[in-house]
Amino acid sequence: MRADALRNRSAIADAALRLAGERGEAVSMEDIAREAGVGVGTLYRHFPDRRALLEDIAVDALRELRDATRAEAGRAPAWEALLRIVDHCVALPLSLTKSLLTDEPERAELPELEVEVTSLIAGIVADAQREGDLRADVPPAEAVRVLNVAVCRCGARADDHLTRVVLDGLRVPKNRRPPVWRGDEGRGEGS
Amino acid sequence: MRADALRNRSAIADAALRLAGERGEAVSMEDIAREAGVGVGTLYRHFPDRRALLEDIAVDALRELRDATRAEAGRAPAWEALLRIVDHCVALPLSLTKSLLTDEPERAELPELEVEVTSLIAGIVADAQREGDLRADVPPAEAVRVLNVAVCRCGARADDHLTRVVLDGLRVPKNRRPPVWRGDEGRGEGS
DNA sequence: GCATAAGCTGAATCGGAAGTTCCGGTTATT
DNA sequence: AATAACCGGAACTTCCGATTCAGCTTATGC
Repeated sequence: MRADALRNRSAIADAALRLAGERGEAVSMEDIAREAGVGVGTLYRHFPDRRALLEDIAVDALRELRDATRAEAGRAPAWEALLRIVDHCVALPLSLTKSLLTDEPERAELPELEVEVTSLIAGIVADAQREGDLRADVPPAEAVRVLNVAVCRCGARADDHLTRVVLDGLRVPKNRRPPVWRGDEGRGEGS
Repeated sequence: MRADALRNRSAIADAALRLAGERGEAVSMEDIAREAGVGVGTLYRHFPDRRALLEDIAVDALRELRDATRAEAGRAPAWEALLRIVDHCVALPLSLTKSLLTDEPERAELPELEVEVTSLIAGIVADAQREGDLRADVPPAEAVRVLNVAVCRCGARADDHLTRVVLDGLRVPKNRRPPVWRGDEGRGEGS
């Protein structure tokens, strides 16, 4: 395979991942092409069709997340592990995966990976609860849902202020760091 | 106006609000019609076009939210007021409003209402912080964003467990109720 | 009960957006 | 320099959903 073709392929994958991450599965081939800095035709040189392209990047991303999660499983404190996983998740369009899963994907790995990752994370959540860092009144599955919301919908990092707040909701009070912010600027935006 | 026409109009508005709430602005006229139990043609008897229909219901919903918010502003404890507002928000497709706002809406009230509601809520948030119920290290605008995420993206109520967790992230620790849940069922679902 | 204006339905129409193809031009590689 | 891979992007094809409209139904007033 020619060097430039290789470069393009990964540019396409990157672009697709980025766009799918922020706009969901509804990314047009043209948008991906533009973002990757190539022509549409090039997408079809590397992937048979749109769905294949999307599933391909979803599989790659999920594999990566699974590996990262496996590496974190068992490490203590579990809470810290969870934070690192959240960072990993940012790059992954879970929402994309979700919608791909709903219309029976071509790739059987997709649902398998999804299940595995979910249960790995739920396990870590349970550990964090056992260790007393995560509030115990939230079932692991629900905690995972909260994480999902925090990550997917806000597109945030573990060190982002907003995500931090959401994560703090999951935490037991004693471990919270003390408030630092003061003042009342910023009334606009949001809703 | 004939009685059945009136009935249909409100059925349409309800249906549109419901669907827009769960699927965002991308609701087809046909879906709305089906949900309302009428033919597509009927939509066009009541509204000139799709955009007008959407803006109409958005304005109605925002007006309602504004009134509810005004009524809550100033009431203490502000934290409780916030919870009641969250409940009101559930019915409102804020995401819809958002996207309508991005392509210069026909109705000038839309952006006006949005600004007013946002600043009202930010004010209540500031009150709650002053009263010591809401953590002070989160700027009001950001707190509003968190509320938005909790409400819009989860479609949850203030008494829903998940929303509760997110809201707790905004709260100062001392006011938290003690954990109650125990066990570790539920490992699947989510991600 | 009837006349009739107001309403309603849903198939047909129309337009546009997005996926896919393909051919002339470009470029890495030997 | 020769050539097999590649690339770009205009053109074509599909498909989906907004909108229209001709024919039928039903409140409403008498």
